[in-house]
Amino acid sequence: MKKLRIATFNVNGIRARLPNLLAWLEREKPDIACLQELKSVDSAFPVAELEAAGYGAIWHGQASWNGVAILAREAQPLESRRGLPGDEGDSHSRYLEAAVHGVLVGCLYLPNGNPQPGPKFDYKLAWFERLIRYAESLQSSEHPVVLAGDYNVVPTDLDIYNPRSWLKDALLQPESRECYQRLLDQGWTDSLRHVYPHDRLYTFWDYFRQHWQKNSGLRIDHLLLNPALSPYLQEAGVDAWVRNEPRASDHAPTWIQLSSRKLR
DNA sequence: ATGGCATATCCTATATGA
Repeated sequence: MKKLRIATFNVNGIRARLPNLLAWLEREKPDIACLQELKSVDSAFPVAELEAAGYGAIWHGQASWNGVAILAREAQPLESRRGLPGDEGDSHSRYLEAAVHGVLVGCLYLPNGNPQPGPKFDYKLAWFERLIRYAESLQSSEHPVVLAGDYNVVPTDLDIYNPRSWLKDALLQPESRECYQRLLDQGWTDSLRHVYPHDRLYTFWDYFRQHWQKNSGLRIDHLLLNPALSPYLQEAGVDAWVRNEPRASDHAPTWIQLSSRKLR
């Protein structure tokens, strides 16, 4: 295993966010970056700008909504999957997977699911079930695997400033949390929670009510490691400074640092 | 119960996000 930094970042519009994205890549230099919510068709993906910044990329876009990409520093991701199996009729661009720097990287944007109850929440849970089913083989793989992205799930009340005003939100529903727990129970390591078992750490602060200024956040962006990869987990964190920049995304990049040798 | 803000597109209005 190479010493690697892997990050996930919901950019909320890659064209509107390109200056912020490039500034972050320049400063933090992640080896691998999973992006969500491109909100861009494939032909408008800023491949030249990213290449000039030293990043190879693959992407799966869509007009207006969704869209995921995998970036690799001084390398080209080798695509292994586009879209989750289990529903040929699902047209959303929410899953992309590639081999990069010796790691199999799944980049996902799980459906938000609001309002609930309703068809959008049903779609969220159905998508989650497909992910759980597919993730089983990745979990048991002897190759290192990371499943990184915007899961749109607040796993526990430790992962939110105050659950009260979010109790009816799809991100906190028992069904959503139960799906996330079932995924973890396959044997995945929730990186940030593993490194910081008791701390309140957030990856998202909505644009309303000065939630960033008050640090009223949610932890919904996660990097899950399979047993072949988790022994190399060295450090994890959130690049919160990105959320403080002008015209910021409502998410901040979340990352892990992998050691070059086993630590546990 | 609503709206606060931000991004997208079929752009002075509407859908979506979380």
